[in-house]
Amino acid sequence: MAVTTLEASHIRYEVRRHKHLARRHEHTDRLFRIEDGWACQYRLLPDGRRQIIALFLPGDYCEAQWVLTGQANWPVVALTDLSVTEIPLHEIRARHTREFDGMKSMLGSIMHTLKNHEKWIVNLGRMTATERICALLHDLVERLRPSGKVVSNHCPMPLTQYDLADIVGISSVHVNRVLQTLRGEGVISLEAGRLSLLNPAELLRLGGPAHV
Amino acid sequence: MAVTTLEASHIRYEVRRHKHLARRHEHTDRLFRIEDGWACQYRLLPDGRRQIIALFLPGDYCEAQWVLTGQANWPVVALTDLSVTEIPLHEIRARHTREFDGMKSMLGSIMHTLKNHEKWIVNLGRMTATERICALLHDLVERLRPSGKVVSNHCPMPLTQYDLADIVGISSVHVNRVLQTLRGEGVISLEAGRLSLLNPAELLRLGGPAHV
DNA sequence: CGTTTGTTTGAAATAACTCAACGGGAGTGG
DNA sequence: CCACTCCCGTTGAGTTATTTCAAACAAACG
Repeated sequence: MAVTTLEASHIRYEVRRHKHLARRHEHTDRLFRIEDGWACQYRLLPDGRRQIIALFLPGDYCEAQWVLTGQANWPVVALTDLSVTEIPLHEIRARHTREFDGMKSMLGSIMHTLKNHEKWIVNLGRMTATERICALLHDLVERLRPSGKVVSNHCPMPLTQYDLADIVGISSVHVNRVLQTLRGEGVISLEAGRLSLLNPAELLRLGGPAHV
Repeated sequence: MAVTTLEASHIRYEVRRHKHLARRHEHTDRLFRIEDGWACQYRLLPDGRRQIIALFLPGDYCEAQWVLTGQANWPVVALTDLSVTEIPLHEIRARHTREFDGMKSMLGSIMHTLKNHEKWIVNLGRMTATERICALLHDLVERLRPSGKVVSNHCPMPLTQYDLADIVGISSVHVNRVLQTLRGEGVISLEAGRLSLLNPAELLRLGGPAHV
């Protein structure tokens, strides 16, 4: 979505880790753009199981759909300390739902998240734990690249193993074991919140069986 | 999507089971509306694993997104013998991408599939085989209701256990065992291509832990 | 310095998978 | 009408992937 970010109405501020940008059923009158840090949208089952359904990285707009529905509806939480800009919804809405071109650009953005969801349905439904984690790590690096956070396949990775578990749909203990293996095979290194792809080709092979 | 279906340009015809409505990378100049029968969109991994990512039931438009991309891109196959109407894409496109209201209705339709995908990400990521199957069966009945195919919780269910497996992301053998259990507990009956919800409340409880 | 949060490890339990075989039913060709 | 095949559902036995529980440890935090 093309949204200028330098207007007076755009407030920039900080959010502490674990604070919510949105809660279940909550109405909102603004849209967030992540300037720095990571956030996610998730679902919680009554017994405590959690599934993360979207990650928001620096540069991402947080839940473009809000523009349409005017509701957040589902919880969004900061996975790290966060720096966000807040954009009044009416401002975007004026541009994106009352004008044809804006609408079109928004459609594009939604189509993009649709594609992403489809990919994850395949991952969750038909790939092994190792494949899912490799696919995720590969994805993360590619998504971080545009924001300049990746230097020679080395980048920040602030997710805990619990977070990873709730993205790829396995237990955190098993995440740990898969990561051990990948480290042992020299595919990645992951420590102190930083990820290195030591063997990107192998990572891609393990995680990204291209669909036929 | 609101599309009138009684125009001369709308051709209606039959498609045999296992025939493809679309193939990988295929361009298309028409949109399908399922009049009768079931179809699905799927992804195939190189080693043969299949994940179904969308089901199309009577009354559904098959892949509304085509209107935008002009490409099918991913395979869509008939799961039963099918009766479809074919609508020239340019006709819909004229209405839906060059006019504001049409665009809006299309957005709504896409938002709907987005919601669906999110739900399935949670199911695939965090629910057990039994929960997924119950959720699916419940969903199917609700989706068939508008087309009048459900009489007192009894409806057609032409999916094979292989199909079910590829929707819920488990093996067909395991699908069989879960179904056995559900039958044994008197929750459903499923035979000769027909499904009965004998205990809808229990089915909902098993499959539909509402998200918090 | 004590507390909390996140990672690592082991051992046992369970969910789901694979392989293999059998049987019924529906279609097909003779 | 029969024999044949293929598809689909069913079942059993053995295996593998993943989970759970529990504990120990390390790093970060106030």
